[in-house]
This record gives sequence, structure tokens and C-alpha cells, in this order.
Amino acid sequence: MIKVVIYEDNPQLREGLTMLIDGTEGFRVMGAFKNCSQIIHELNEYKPDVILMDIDMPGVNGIEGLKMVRQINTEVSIIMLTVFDDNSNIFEALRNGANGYLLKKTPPARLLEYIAEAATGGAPMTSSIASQVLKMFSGLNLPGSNQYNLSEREKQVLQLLVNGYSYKMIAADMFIAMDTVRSHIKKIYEKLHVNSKSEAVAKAFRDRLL
Amino acid sequence: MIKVVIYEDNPQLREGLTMLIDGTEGFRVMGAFKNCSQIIHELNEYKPDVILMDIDMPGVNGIEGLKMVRQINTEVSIIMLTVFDDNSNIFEALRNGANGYLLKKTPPARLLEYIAEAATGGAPMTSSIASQVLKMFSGLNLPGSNQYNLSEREKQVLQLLVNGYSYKMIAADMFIAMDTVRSHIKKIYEKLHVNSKSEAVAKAFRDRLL
DNA sequence: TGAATTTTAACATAAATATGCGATTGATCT
DNA sequence: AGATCAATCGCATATTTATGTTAAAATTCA
Repeated sequence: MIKVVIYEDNPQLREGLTMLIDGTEGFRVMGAFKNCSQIIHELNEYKPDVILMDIDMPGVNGIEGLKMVRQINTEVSIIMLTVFDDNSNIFEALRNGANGYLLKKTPPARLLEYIAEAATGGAPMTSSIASQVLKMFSGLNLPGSNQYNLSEREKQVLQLLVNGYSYKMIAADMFIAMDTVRSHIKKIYEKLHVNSKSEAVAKAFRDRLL
Repeated sequence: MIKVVIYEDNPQLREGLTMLIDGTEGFRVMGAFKNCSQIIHELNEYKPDVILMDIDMPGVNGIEGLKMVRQINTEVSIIMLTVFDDNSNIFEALRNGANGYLLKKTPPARLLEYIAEAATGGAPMTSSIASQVLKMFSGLNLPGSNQYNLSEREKQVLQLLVNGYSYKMIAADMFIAMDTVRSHIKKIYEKLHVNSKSEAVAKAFRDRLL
């Protein structure tokens, strides 16, 4: 028996979802609310397996509700519901530990499957949402790579800097003189337009150079 | 009419997929190959809308094939097929512009839907795969936040370190003595278990402390 | 082959950092 | 009221970094 709690401000949709889910074998709607101002209380009260959470709600919105839950509970599966596949919301939701992200126009039969999948650890999402997610993956990653024309050796040195190595340790690790390490690092600083180790490290992370 | 090309080394599965897809209204299998050594040629020859690509193939594997295609064509939808939802492969595939990622045990009816979705810009993935993807997004993020019990002031200092400030600059910025900055930084190092600025910076990024 | 780049290295020096040992003032909690 | 901790500062010192200059192999490329 999969226990579900619903947060959705639109009364029709809330009722519809409740009827659909509660009327299906194996599912049980423990509660359906028009906002998530009492979500922590309801979480403890009903101990749901899955929460369906509308993104756009007056008062405390879905993302805030999600954050509140995740501060005290990382077990319950939370599926976000939305009308649009809006990029920034997707990112915020997933970053904060949402388990799924579905469009409200998802067909009822599918919705039930998705809830079941979420309950067993899956992360259901419509393919249009998934598409956005993948773009974030490749979009953030690809542009970088080697904007700064670091040579092989320089990349190695930078990697070791990022790992917290001192010049001495880098020299030992790479079997070269410490002065050579200095040379490389000077070159790296020129190419990255920085002038300290920690700036270089920060830039390496920010621009995903390694 | 959705044009599909298949790369799959297992003859049974290759035949099965071909029969299934080519035998369905609206789909057309242009070719099915046991490896992707000639993939660029075949891409130009058949101009498919969707490529089904097995990950584990002898010779040139699916990830390599994916990269080869993406170097010259970013339009065609590429769905990766795999037996396991293996974490590192998923990441590599998505990072290199795969459009979908499905388990081979996906039911035939679903597979056809997924191909159709991919052809229209969606990114089909089974929910177990999606779950892995989301973990990459958030999994590293949630547990932390403040694992290290940094005080407010310490967080400020760390933030400035990450921004590449020297002790002197931090002191000026925060209107405190440089010795105080030292004190804070010593405390930060203790709490983060590091002993250099760049290690602290790296840790701040890795553990998303700021 | 000649030119450009990368990798290697040495020497010198000023600046920044890491570390140790104290110490005072508030705020907070019990 | 006493204990605890965050935040503030000082002083000393050894180590590490940053920067400048110079230059010889090795590699790559036209």
C-alpha cells in the first residue's frame, strides 16, 4: 500500500488526483492540502511514501515546501508537479532533492505508474523534463574543457594543486625539480589570469577545467 | 516516418529490435549493425532521426560511437541502451550529449514510445536511470550545507578565501586586524581538516559549503 | 630545416601563509 | 556564577608562494 499526500492549490485538480489515486488498488491518499504551510506536521502525522507537490502555490510554494521537508527527512519521495517545463524551477527542485518532476498533463494511467516507481526509489520524469535536465548536464560542461589552452603538463600540475599539494609535493609526485613546478605554475597563472594558488583552484572548479 | 539506425552486437537482440521497430507503423529501421566502426559513414548514408546505441560493444563502444557522432552532428537523437544502470557510464554518456538512456529490459511498447519521444526532442529515460541522474545533481549537495559547523564569521572568511582574497584584503574587507583573520582561518582549517588555503578552497567547492 | 612551443631548470628576493602561544571581550547556556 | 565558545587582537618564526630573469633540451609543426 503506497501512502500518498498531495499538495495542490487548485481544488478541481486536487479532488481529481485524490479520486484517481485513492480509487486505485494499492494506493491510499492520506491527505490532500491546498498549501504546504503545515507540511512538517503533516509529514509526521501521515508518514507518506510519496508526496505530490505542485510547484506554483500561493504562500509557501512547492520548492520551499520541498526544502522544508528535506531538512528533516530524506527518505520520502517527492514528485513535483508543474504546468510548464520551466528551466529554472527544474534546476532548483532537483538541486534540493526532488525525486521526480512531472507535467500536470501527464495521463492518469502514467501518473499512477510514476508514483509507484517513485515509491520504489525511481525518479520519474516526463521526457521533456528529462531533456531539460540533460541540457543542464552537457550545457554546463561542454563549453569549458580547455578555454585556457593549458598544456598537458600544466593540467597535471593544476590537478595536483586542486588536490592540495604543495610545490614540494608536486615536484616529488611528478619527478621534476621544484623550480620547474614554479615555472609551470607561473604559466598557469598567466593563462588563467590569476595570481595565487587558491584563485587558480577556485577557477579550476568554477570552469570545470579538470 | 521516424528513421532509426541500430547498433547492437548481440545478433538476437539486434534482430528482435529491428523486427519490432520496422514492423511498427510510423517507424523504419534503416540499418542495424553489430558495431559502430563505420558510424560516421552510416550516419551520412541513412540520415536517421534516432540512433539506438548499445553501450557495451566490442571494438568501438557506445560511448566512443556517441562522441564520434556528436563531433559532426548534434541533431540526431541518440538513445543509449544498457543492461545495467551503471553510474559512470550514465554520466559519461549524458555529458557527451546522449538524448536518452534506457535499460534493455524496457518493454517493447514502451521502447517505441520512447523512440517517438526522442524523435521530437524529448529525453526518454527509465526512472531508475533518472534516479541516478538526480543523485548526481543533489546527492552530493543535501547532506552537507554545514557539516563542519563553521560559524558565521568563519563562513564569511571562507567565502573571501574562495574569491581569491589575501589575508590583508580580507582584513580590509571585514574591518578587522589581519591577526584576527589568521585566527579565523586557523579555526577553519581545524574544522575542515586541512592545512592550506587551496585545500580549504577546494573543500568549499567539493562540499558546496558556500 | 628552421621556428615556435613545451618542458625542464637555476638563482634571487619580497610577500604571503601556516603555526604556536597567549589574552581580552561578549554572548550563551546551565 | 561559572563554563563554554565565538570573535577579537598581538607577537614570533619557519615555511611556502609569487615574481623576475635567464636558458637549455625536447617536441611539434610548417
